[in-house]
Amino acid sequence: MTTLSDVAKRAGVGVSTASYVINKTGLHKVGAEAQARILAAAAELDYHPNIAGRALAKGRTFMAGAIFPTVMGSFTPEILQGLEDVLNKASYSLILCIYNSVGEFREKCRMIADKQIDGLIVIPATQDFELDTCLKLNERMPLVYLTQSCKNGHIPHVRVDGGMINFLAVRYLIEHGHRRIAIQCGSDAQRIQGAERAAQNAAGTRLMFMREAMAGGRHLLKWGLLQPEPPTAYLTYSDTTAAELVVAAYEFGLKVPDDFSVIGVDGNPLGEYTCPKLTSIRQPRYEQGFEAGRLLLARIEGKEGKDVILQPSLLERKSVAVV
Amino acid sequence: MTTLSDVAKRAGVGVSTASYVINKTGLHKVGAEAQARILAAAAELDYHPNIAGRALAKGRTFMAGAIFPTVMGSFTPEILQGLEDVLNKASYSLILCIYNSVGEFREKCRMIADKQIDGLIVIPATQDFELDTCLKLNERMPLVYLTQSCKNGHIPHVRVDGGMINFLAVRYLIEHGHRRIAIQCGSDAQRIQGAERAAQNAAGTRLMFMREAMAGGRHLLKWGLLQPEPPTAYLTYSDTTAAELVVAAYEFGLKVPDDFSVIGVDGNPLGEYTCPKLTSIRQPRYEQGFEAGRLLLARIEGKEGKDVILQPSLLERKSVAVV
DNA sequence: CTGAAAGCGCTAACAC
DNA sequence: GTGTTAGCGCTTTCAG
Repeated sequence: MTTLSDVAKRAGVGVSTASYVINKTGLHKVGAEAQARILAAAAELDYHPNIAGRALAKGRTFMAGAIFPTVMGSFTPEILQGLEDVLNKASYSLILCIYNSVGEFREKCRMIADKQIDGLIVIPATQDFELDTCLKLNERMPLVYLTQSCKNGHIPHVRVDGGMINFLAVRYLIEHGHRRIAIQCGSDAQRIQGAERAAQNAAGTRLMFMREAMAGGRHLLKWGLLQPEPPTAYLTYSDTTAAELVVAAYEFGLKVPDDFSVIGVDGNPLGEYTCPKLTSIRQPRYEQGFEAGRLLLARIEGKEGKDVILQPSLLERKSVAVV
Repeated sequence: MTTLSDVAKRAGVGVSTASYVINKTGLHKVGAEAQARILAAAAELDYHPNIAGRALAKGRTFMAGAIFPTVMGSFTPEILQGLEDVLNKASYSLILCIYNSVGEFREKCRMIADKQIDGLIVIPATQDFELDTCLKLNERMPLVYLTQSCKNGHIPHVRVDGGMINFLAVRYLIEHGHRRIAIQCGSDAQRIQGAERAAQNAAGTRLMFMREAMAGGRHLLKWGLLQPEPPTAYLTYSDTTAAELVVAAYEFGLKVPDDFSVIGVDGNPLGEYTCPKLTSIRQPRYEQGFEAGRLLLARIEGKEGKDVILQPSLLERKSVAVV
């Protein structure tokens, strides 16, 4: 391991001078030929600065953490890519954690925070997941919430406009003539409001809310079929649920979109392979990651970054029919 | 930021004593009541050891890197989970990098290596991807190759037995009466051999190799249809290609598995949602991550870990018919 | 313009 | 058993 002082010695200068030019901090204070000698020496010795030393001296590690629930499976990669892109550009690295339960979430938060990272991005598994833990952590280091609104916590966050998701979906369904629409919304008030706002413009529209966000597609279908007047269209909480619904329909001897329409949420590539292909509301995952990284960086620099709300968009494929 | 010496002072002991008990290294040298006082002080002061300091003193960062190609999209999460599980248990953290091109690969390798990580896991985008870069890196720190064999490089690796993948698939197809089988194998010699080995037991079996590993399902189907005697079954390079093939068939007015059978490779959850559900050869992604992490840890500890070859298995669903 | 020197927080060898 | 102390490699202030 060659050190800065090795380089300095070899170049015939003091350590600080070497540091100045290696870090391009204070180049103005160093003579041109000294610079050249230092750079040459560094190259010859294959010098790589020791991050631990630097971190210790500067009180910063240039590492950011991200903690994900497994559930995210399908779109984790895009978010990660977005994060990577901003973070690496700022020569930050990403430490990744995955949690599978509340217990693990806490444990890993502790673990990752102890690594002296400069900031942390939290992807909560559910609405306002473990807010308290996060609030406490937020006092130790800058935090950014990704994917969920953060009700009262004053933790900066990046999210997708949930109301707009359902507004777009329901409007689209109504435009296609649907008047009895099943909506799997969980307890997400925004999503409910968005759907209702879209329905206001079409008299006689009936919205049938299904509260269980985690219910599978099969369960959702059964629920719908049991209604006195079954819905002609389903808006699910995610694309995987929508895909399950399509499969379940097939098993019930029903056909999408002939017997009823389905619209999912996410823009998951999976929707390309179902039969029929899944119409969906695309969530900008990459952008979420990107913006979350930006926001975090801003907070680390001490700026008070502002919350970001991203807009979803319609991804039209084949699972909705005119009725 | 409270430091070790704060704790020591508060507990009325020396720093080293505090260090001994905080790290549980040298507990035997410290009296019981001193231990209690130190622990109490640490708790009261909400002490968190500074990793940078420790890393500097020990010459180890307790960080491992992993560098992934984007392409991996679909199964990245499982591999990551496997890695996380071993690494975290050893109180190692994972630094993640994603690359989208050879240039980015090199750049990010440099970047991550400079972070003074203790070891690196490389997931190459293609067979023997950038071996030279890796070999050089391997001199600086322990490396583990994941997913690909590493021909001459002497870099320890974890991979799935590629021959067995195709052996299982072709044997299954033959058992179902297929005798003209299209196989998308890329230039992977192992996969070719595996298929041939399976075909030896069934006279009159014709294997039709299709070399382009990156060809889409639609392309593959057209290629098959153009053969003098089209295949009755397709073995693709991955599940996404298989899924594309199913969709393409549908668009051609053909039906799987009535008109021909399809078997994919991966065990991608995606296969649950296609119509019909996709029969596939499951690759143990989680285990790959896990074993790679283990191997890396071993190498970091200075042990000469041995290469790991994992076995694939048949995942029977609905896309293969008896003919 | 350049160099000496004082830490950053921790570990571990060593002396008591 | 316990405390003192010398680094680990780097940054940065302060003299020159």
